[in-house]
Amino acid sequence: MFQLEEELPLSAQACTNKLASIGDALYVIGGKWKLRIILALQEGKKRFNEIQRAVEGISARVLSHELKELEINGFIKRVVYTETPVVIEYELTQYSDTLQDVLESLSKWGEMHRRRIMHVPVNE
Amino acid sequence: MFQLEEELPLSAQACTNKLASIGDALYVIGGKWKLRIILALQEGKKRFNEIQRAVEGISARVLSHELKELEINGFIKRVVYTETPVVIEYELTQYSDTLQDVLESLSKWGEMHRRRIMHVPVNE
DNA sequence: CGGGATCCCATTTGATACTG
DNA sequence: CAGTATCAAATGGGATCCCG
Repeated sequence: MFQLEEELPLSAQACTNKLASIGDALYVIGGKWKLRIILALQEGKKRFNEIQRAVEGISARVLSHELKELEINGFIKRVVYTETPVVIEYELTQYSDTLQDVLESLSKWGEMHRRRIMHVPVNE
Repeated sequence: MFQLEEELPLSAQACTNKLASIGDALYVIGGKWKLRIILALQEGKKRFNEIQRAVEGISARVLSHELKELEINGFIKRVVYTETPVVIEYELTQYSDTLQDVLESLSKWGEMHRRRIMHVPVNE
């Protein structure tokens, strides 16, 4: 997987690695919902329906599915309070803190982009 | 859209904005291929088939479609050299440079994540 | 309330073939 | 080479019902 290709310049090698890394990243946090759910939980732990309200447009089925994946990948924890009434809450793990930079750069860029498409002519 | 909700703490407002920004970002650069294509083009301008070879797994149909979207959104330029033989090349615009931070944080995180899942037990 | 199960449609994607 | 056309398969996602 990491054999050296003599024909490729070093920069190409570096790019290949970056490409793979970004691939890995997109694999676990890509898709329409995952980052939004994580972001919603940054306000604090939430219950299922609270998350659904916070993440506009997501259905219960999809939310359920995404929460499971996020838990498997270690981003969130599902906590069950057994005292009646039973309450189930989702909260971020410390691992999801490692996404700070990603979230920050993404939201920064998104904000910039929105401003651009609002008052820039169609062609550059 | 930016009215103040009295019930929400300020942090919640900020989160809502971030969420929207990230939504905007994911809208244009989300999906399985767009960032990979951009990354591939960071090595330099490339022709259609070269891109297809660089971005492993993408089909001609999907690549064609993605290239169009990327062009519409101002990330790449399609350049036709009319001297025979006619050559068509794709290159990044300056606008795609604004994605540096995003790409950087994503690839960094992806690399870190890969290392983690390679030698960390299943549960945290 | 917190989901799971099922059904069903729409969009995406892949494979293959084809064309200027 | 630079795509397009076509069809089939996979996936995504909504709606609804159900259960403890």
